[in-house]
Amino acid sequence: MEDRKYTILLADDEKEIVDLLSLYLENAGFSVIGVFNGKEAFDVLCRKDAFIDAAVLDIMMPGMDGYTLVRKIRETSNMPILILSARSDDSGKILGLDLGADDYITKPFNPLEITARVQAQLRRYYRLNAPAAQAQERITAGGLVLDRASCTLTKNGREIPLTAIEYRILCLLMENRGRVFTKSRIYEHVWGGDFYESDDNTVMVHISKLRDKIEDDPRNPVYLKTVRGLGYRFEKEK
Amino acid sequence: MEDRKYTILLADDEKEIVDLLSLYLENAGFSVIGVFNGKEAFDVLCRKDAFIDAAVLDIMMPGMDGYTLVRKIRETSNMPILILSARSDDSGKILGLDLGADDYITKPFNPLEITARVQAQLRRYYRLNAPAAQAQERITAGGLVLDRASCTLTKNGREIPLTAIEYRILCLLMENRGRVFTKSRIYEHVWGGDFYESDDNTVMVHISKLRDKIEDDPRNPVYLKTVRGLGYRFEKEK
DNA sequence: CGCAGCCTTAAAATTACCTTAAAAAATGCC
DNA sequence: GGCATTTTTTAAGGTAATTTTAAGGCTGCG
Repeated sequence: MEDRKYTILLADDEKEIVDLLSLYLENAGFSVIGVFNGKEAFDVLCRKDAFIDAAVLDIMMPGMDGYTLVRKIRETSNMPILILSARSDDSGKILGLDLGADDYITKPFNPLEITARVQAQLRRYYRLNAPAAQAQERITAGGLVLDRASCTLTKNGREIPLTAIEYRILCLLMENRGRVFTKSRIYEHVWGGDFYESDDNTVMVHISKLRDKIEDDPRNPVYLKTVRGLGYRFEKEK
Repeated sequence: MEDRKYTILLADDEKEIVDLLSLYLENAGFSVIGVFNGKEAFDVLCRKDAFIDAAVLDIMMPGMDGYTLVRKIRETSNMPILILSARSDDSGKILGLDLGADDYITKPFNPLEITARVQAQLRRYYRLNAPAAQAQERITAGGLVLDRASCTLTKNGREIPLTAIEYRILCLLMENRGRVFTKSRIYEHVWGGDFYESDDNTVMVHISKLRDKIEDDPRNPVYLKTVRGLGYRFEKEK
């Protein structure tokens, strides 16, 4: 474990639970931000001045239930999430885990166990989420340079104007150089939401436009390759 | 591509549990290696031909108890580990988690919950640990290397162009090396939908084309074998 | 030896993909 | 808010590649 003090977001509408668990977690060396409903929890997460290392969330909360909160957190973060609930049915457990929670503990619980599980999750998180995972700001391929800080593409030193969608597609494919993406996967990543057959053509049009912009000969692409029947791939550089 | 099959090591001295859980995990799309004591489990982990994505281990096992096994696994691997135990005392749980287990589930349990927890652990593991994910996206057999990220096949370092259907058939068979697939099973996996008699020949044509591409002598195939009356099998590597 | 199962090859059929332009929607400026 | 501009989506024609179908021949087994 690193030396710094980790901050845990603890959200439960039962004040006694928040107080009790806070005690144990603080005793174990954590810093705890305790709140009593889902909305507050979400607000804490949106604040820039409080970095949360892990969340311990009750399911049944006013303002925003735990499931919704898990989903929202997962849109932007990989932080460990542990769910607490008085529900003992398994379908609720499975739903929580499917939504992206990392653990699910039913009440009543032993606070020491919660503490151990939080520690285990954080240990794992910081072991696996190495500094090497730090995002590169620039991705280079041949004469192309994608700058993700400024959201620009340059080819041989000259900026190529991209539309938002073109940029997002290229970003996805260049970040995952070599990997084949189906049209539906591209759609889901770039547009979000569900893919329908008719969206096929939309993706293809954008791919075509992107090729016009980045390839020397768009009809014989060097970077943005088609894998017929499977999808598209940004070529790994040689 | 993202849909490869994960392999779970399942170790418990109660055969009924191994059988039951295997059923559920296999139904969820996992490949399961079931063993009945700690020593066997450790032996499986030392084998080079079986890459284990996650382990589900009982604590009280002959040959090597679960705690020892967790410690040994953690010496060399970050794979997700889930512990099963009849013990309900919390100190055992906490010890397991401190040793490096990622989850601890007390018996009796719902197999669906175990499955969901395995899935959650794997999801997290491969989201946070990208290099590990990539290592497993290649399957090697002799001079053949199937790369499932880029959807390419290379033979002795040179890329062999495959059509989408050829690629899918080969993927299926190489992922399940050694296993016989009937023509109808191949059809259902690769094409989806129902198999009719007339599709027999379609499958055979593709197999023939695939042999042309991957075998040194397609008429005397070394990799892609026919099991007369039963189906086809990609030979296990020697 | 007969026959079912399998293999191979080539032609017919189908499909996936590409491009282009028009319609629709979104954005930015005055 | 109106309007010009830009972006995105939809529609449609064309083509190369892939897939399916058909059919002759080979192989292994009872």
